[in-house]
Amino acid sequence: MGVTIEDIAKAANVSPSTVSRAIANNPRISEKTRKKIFKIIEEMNYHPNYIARSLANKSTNIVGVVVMGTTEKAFQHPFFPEILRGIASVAYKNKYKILISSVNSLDEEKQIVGELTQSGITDGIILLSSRVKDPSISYLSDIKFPYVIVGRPENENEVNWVDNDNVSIGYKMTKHLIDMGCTDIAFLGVNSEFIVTLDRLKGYKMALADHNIPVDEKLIVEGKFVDDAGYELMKKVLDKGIVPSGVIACDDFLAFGAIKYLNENGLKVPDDVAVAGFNNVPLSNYFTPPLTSVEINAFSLGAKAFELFMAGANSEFKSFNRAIIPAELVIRESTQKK
Amino acid sequence: MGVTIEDIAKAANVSPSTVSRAIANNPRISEKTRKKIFKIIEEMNYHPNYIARSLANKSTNIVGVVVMGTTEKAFQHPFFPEILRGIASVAYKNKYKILISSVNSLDEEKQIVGELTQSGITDGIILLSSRVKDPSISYLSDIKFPYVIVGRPENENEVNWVDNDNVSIGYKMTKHLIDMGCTDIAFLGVNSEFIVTLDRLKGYKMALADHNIPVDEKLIVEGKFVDDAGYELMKKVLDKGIVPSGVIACDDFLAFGAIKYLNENGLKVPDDVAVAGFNNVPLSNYFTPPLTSVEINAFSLGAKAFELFMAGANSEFKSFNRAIIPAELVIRESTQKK
DNA sequence: CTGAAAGCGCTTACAG
DNA sequence: CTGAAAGCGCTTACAG
Repeated sequence: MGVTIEDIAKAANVSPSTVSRAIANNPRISEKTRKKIFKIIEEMNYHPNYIARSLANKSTNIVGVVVMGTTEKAFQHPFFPEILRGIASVAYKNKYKILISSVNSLDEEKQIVGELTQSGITDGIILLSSRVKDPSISYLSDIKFPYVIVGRPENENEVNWVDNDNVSIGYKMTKHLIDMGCTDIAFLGVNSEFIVTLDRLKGYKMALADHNIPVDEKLIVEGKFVDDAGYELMKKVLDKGIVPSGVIACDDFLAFGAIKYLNENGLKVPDDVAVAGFNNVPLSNYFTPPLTSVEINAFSLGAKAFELFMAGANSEFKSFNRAIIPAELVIRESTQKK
Repeated sequence: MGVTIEDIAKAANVSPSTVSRAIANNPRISEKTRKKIFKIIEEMNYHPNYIARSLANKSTNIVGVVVMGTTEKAFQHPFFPEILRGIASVAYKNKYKILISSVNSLDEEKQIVGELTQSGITDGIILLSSRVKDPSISYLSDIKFPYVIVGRPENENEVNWVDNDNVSIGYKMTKHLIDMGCTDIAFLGVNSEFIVTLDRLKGYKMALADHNIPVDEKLIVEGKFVDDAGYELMKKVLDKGIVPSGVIACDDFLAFGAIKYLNENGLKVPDDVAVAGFNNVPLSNYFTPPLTSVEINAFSLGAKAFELFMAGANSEFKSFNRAIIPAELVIRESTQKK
């Protein structure tokens, strides 16, 4: 810092206006002065003051990313950095910067969102949230602040959002287990707060219905979505005196815990029980047995979220857009019964 | 946005100066006017313009976090979000915001660091880097820009940095394996670019020396540090016709891959080969067998990094500070020979 | 093609 | 205890 547009102007014997225009590639500046100015900028290692520019422009080219942190452990889940990397990648190409806020409760989220939107520090917000009730969403809509949600929201037609088709994902996974010969399939990790789990459950039920398998509520276990609670959830099922032939867990981590419990109780995966997860964490491939999962393409989720934000920023016609990111079933040993 | 300090001033029948002072809790403002002003601020939902304030203050209360992204997959490693969460947590308490930049090469890092430091957008930088040669470090020092490195740098006495004591970590882990009866211990994942791996190797060698075990260079395998390359690295060792009684991998992910290869070759962990990793990823506990590792307390690394930045910002006496975050050996089944 | 001037929304030294 | 004014470093409509 230190060297300002004024310094450049003096050194180049022009006005600050001209320097500003040269930098902005304003075509009204002659090639000659432009060259002279750029040479001096180089020599003096001048970088425009981002803050002053933002104040004059009433736009910062900064996008706020708000994440639910500690409480849900979402931050620790491998898909989180992947989403962030996706956002950052597209943001970078568009000369945007990313301000990241980790919040620990809906109250804190509300406060942060209030500040980010009102203080002029961000041009838009990307919310990593798939909660059923998220007051920030309606707030953002009310004040017409540009934002995109990663995770299908309740009022999906009044919001810009990006997500996988989790109903279809749940369906495909269930169908896969049925194809493998499972009929009594446990479903672990439903959480009424998270739409993603409800959607996957919906797909599960649809697949069962399509194959004339009645839904057995005893096989559906509520629990934390992203956590190491799979061990406990699996225990709950076995404690009911049921040994399902298949298990679907809402996240790979749940599946790992479930498998651990099964092994401890003398049940082999996949031969006694086929087990699958979702989200294809890096380790699924190294687990014993390698875990069948679903690749949700988190990088693309993030990248697309930013693209949606940009599209909104550049269009004068207001609309609510959504993008569905394809997900692929990754079949591994944990569901391949011999 | 929209409502400015001027609007508040008019509504309160005072000058903008007075509003500004009231907000800043300047004691010269009477309790009465202060109350009046705050009431109106509340009513009109006024939030000071962060950008204007920053321009006037010549300080943004934003800290830039620079991460090596794609290439090294560091972003995907669970310790990364943990570090970030630690930084965010302390930053939040100090009313700082975090701007995150993911870079894909040293060149890109250089460019981003140049921009972050020169454009006035950040008050300081936290670099997540433990590379042996990082030109950004000397650059930041040269221009005397406030910064903290997570990861011990080469010129450790001229830099603010935070890290574990990786030599000691390597020593402890090696000693643990020796105590378990291993004498020929392979060391996987040394990478001359990353000081952390060199430090752990150093500790390994020291432990061997202290127990009168000669170093066998054939047991030391270079490779990517954070990746899923453990399978290949383990193969390299066995291909030499060596079956070590113990294996230390520089990261848990490497250890997972190594175990997979051992298993495929009929070797049981831990009875035939004891295996340990570092960094205690969430899954180590669920792996079969549960993996011995080292908890590096990544959250604390991040939190402390920000504290170091704050300490530097608040002190008029320049100094180079470092903080060593304690790490704990987490002994699990993978190294417990019967 | 270029410049002088006003303005973005704050803060703060100076004056009273 | 409060206000008028200058300034932070840019951008841009207006004028030439």
